[in-house]
Amino acid sequence: MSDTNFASRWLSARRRIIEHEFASLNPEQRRAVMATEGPLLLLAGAGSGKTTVIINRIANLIRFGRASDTEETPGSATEEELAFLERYAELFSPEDREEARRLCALDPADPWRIMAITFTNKAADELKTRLAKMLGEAANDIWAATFHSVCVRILRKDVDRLGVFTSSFTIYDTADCQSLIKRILKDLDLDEKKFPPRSILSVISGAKDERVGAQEFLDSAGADPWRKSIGRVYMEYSRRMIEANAMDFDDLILHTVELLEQNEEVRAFYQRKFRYLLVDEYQDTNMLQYRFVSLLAGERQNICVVGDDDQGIYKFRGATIENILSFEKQFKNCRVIRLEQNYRSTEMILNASNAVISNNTERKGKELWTKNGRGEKLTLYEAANENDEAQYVASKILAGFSQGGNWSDYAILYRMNAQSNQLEHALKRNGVPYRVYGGMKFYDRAEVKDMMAYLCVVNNPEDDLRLRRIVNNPPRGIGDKTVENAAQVAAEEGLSLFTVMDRAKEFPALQKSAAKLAVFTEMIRDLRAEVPNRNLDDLYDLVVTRSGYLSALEQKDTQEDRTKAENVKELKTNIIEFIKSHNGIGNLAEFLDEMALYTDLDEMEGEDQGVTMMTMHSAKGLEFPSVFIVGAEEGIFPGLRSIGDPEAIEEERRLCYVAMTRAKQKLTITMAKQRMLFGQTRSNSVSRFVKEIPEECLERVSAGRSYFGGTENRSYGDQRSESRYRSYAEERRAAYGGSRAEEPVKKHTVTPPKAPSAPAKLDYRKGDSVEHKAFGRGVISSMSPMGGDFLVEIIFDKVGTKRLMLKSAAQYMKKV
DNA sequence: ATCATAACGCTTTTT
DNA sequence: GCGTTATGAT
Repeated sequence: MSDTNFASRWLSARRRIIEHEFASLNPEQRRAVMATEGPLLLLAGAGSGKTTVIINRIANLIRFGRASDTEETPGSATEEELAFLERYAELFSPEDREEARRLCALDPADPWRIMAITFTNKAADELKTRLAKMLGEAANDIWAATFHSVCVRILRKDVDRLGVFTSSFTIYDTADCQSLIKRILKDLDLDEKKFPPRSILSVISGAKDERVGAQEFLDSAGADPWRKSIGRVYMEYSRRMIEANAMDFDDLILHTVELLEQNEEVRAFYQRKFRYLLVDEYQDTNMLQYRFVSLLAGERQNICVVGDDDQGIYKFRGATIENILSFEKQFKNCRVIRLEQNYRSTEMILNASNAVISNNTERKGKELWTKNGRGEKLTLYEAANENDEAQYVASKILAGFSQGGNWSDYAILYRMNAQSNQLEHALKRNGVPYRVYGGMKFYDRAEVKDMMAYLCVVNNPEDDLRLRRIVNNPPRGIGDKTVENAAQVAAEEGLSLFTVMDRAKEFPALQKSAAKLAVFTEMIRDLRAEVPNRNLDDLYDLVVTRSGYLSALEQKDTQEDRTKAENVKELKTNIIEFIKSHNGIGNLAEFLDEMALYTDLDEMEGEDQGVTMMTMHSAKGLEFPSVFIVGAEEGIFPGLRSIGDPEAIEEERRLCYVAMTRAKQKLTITMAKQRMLFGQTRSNSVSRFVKEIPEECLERVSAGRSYFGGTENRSYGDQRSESRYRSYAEERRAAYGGSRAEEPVKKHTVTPPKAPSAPAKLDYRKGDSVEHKAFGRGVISSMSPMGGDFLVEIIFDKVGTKRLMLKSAAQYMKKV
């Protein structure tokens, strides 16, 4: 009797103590943190503190093990200890905390037995940083990484057990895969127009997701000629990937799954190793990833997945929201916790977002609420055309800035990258600094890829694809003809391209170019020989000089080539950073791995501040005080392709939900009654998603004449403000010496200066002294008409130069 | 091998 | 409307 009494007292004290550790969380969050055992589905709405929960959950596992989720008490517990705990549970005296934690803990988890999987490097890094802050040293041993990097790690260790690849396999990025497909199409004599490489890759990717191999795919093609051809390409693709000892992104997961399935020993090792599994953004996983995760979860099934079915926007890439919808079926006895309190947005924004998403049928159901207060209504601006739309956005941002806001408070989100152009022009015209994300990335630049290709070949000469890229770059007199001949020989003899080139003089077809080839292969072999002797950065220098790549650029010496040379040098900075982050040791193969799985999105947060411009897709996971969603028109958003397809529309609607819930305080949606897109003017009706927003959340503004082209009479010669607030994109280009930097702001025709609804000038002019309520005394240094108002630049005595919109500033200011 | 011209064809894209 | 790419001429 007293035993059960003892136990229940112990449990209750322990419970109170652990709860106290996580007192800063709301009840649902705390429940999620404490439900450590067995499968858990965490439906975390936008802005519900999801990452906080993940961090705290891991902290709980490490500090208390399963203590928060079991009725079990330690057999060795004594009355004195119980008394101590009960006292601590009342007083929570800090000096007793360590001891209390020790007594409460039950099987605390070793950090290296916890795996947290994310989709992006950025998310993984954020996780690691926040874990380190909370847990210190111990955080380093937690496997917090992306699906792909986890798989690479597993494969590097054990792929050879599959008997197909060796552990020095290379990773092909999307561009690599595309050029491989193009080669194959050429060799199979298929028309690229009829078989676009992108779609082929997506079909192959889909097949891999369903675990249909090339042969099986071909067999199942039946009489369908298109599928038959694709099947042949798939066959060849797989064959060449194996031959090159290369894997694409899907293969990384696929082959890990195969390895785990086929190899008892490997599977047992990882199942035993990982006691707790955490998967973020579960709504974006595909079937393969589900398979991978469930293999790791093993019998123990300590798997917690976090996601939001309303935010699944990557179906087109193979993600199945199905995974989240059927999690409860896949993992028996699963618990479900919903996080519906939103800490990000105002009620107004949330009500509007909830209303929109409620039109979807395929969802778990969830309604966000907040204590943040009502907030401003959303603004819907109906622009006359795309120029007017852009000008409206720019002037609103400018107005906000002039009232003390930061540029970085603003984000402009659009459906497709092509929409960014007019917006960029408008921002530039108005001197608003901005950054466009998702354009040409550093690692996509030809010269950077070239240098990476050199490193790949040095690392692995069998890498035919990269070899082709560099063999005549810079020009070495090894033309296509020679390479084709060599490829032919390689195919006949079953040798790699490099080997054939290396032994060119043995083959009659290559006699003519044997000498040139020998120079090249010897260079590669020399470089290879240096790998063990040098630091990675030294090796890179050597590659840059020995390849002749840099000197070829320097010889041509056009502006463009100088930019390229800069980029080649810039890559070294990345190498040095890599070495730094790896305790001074730079291993070539590791470097290539990291780069293969790296995107520039990762370096997003910079000290730079400016307005953020990106697609709605890339905005997922981010937040901004003020968000503009532009192009809210049928045919653009939802996109033309999705109209008429209910499932696609639902995905677009989720995208709309994601975009709307990025906003913390103010959400503005714009549409244009007429728009020029792809060289044609169309008039679209307002997006159905806008119609789904309750009228009481909306404030409608239409294109008055005032926004229509009102900036035009500002001369382009007025470079001062343009250069002072030069946009970051420009700055970047300028830094790279890019040719686009000199490009003048494009003169767009249209609209003569209406000097419109003449803003009554309010009796101010350049040179006037003013007294401002907030900023004090100052002198107007410039005035330019803008959007039916004037943008004035005032040099204040105390606070420096401010740019203000005259109409609004006038209320706080008088002439002196 | 490199340049010029024409023709095309266009979502979204964590890895 | 624009940027990419294929093709042909030097």
